[in-house]
Amino acid sequence: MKLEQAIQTGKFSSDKHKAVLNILYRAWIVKTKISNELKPFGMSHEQYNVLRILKGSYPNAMRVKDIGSRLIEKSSNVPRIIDKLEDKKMVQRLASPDDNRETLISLTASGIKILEASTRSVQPNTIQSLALTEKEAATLNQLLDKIIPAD
Amino acid sequence: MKLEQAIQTGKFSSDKHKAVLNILYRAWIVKTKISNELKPFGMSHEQYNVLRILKGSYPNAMRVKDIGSRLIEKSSNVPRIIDKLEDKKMVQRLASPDDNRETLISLTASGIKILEASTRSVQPNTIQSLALTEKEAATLNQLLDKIIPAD
DNA sequence: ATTATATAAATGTATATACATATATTAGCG
DNA sequence: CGCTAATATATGTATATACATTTATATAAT
Repeated sequence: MKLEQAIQTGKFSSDKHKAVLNILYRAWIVKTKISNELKPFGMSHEQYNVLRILKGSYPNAMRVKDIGSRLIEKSSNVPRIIDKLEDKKMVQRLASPDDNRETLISLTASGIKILEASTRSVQPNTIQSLALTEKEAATLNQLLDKIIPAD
Repeated sequence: MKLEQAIQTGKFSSDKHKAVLNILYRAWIVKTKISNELKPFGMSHEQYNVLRILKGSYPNAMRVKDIGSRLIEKSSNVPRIIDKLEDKKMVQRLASPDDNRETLISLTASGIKILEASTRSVQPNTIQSLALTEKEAATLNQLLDKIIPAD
């Protein structure tokens, strides 16, 4: 769907302005879709992201702060997300051998299983179904990488 | 900043996959920036969006549902956002002459003033500062319009 | 060694989001 | 007309987000 239909607007002051709204809209769509796919697994989008990050270093555990640095939304409250995942026995907290301030987090066996099952549900309905060629996706990435200055 | 740096990741399984994460990341950056600019005005991003929508039809009032249909995030709770804006005397609720189920919302004079002041703060730090030409923005919009299927 | 500073994680808190339900009113249909 | 269904808004509720504060530990400086 075009942005114009989605927000019932005919005109934008510039393509730049439209691009900002468009990014916000596409992000909202993607998040909503992923959340819906995750619902049967009793998992929020952010919990899913943490599991995926943990899988990246599996079978090694990760420090809470390193999980945070890999999350897209930097204001996420990682300890609270871990709490939820721990309640569901999908991850476990371990003491760090070299620094007692740190907590190490590792995926449990059931965490991996649920992650894999949920990924099989999420991927085809989000990433894979995108109506873009790889070449277009590459162009999109170049523009997105360029769009936000400094930082 | 490139996405790779932002989320400390070297590789993505495909450009398509990266594009999805990239959209989520850029949206988060934009929302954070706008929220920061709005903070001195005591307004949330969503409250700001509603004011901008109302300005589009000013001096005509708008129905709650029509405001909702123009918002990017469709799960927004419009009556609650209106509550907050009404508390701050930036909008007012009016009875609808042709349907008593409806509520009409209109900007107040002070609402317009605050909206204009906040826009002067938001625009240069978000839209205008984007490191994109209008042509690039147009390409970006084409790709974004294409990316999400059906709906 | 003792104090100050920095860091890591957890906790507290206010607001926002997502979604379900309730209330009021209108429209449709026998 | 009287009943049902649909619509518009508001309210309720659980969780998430954003951000400040607290607690514990480690590092640095004198």
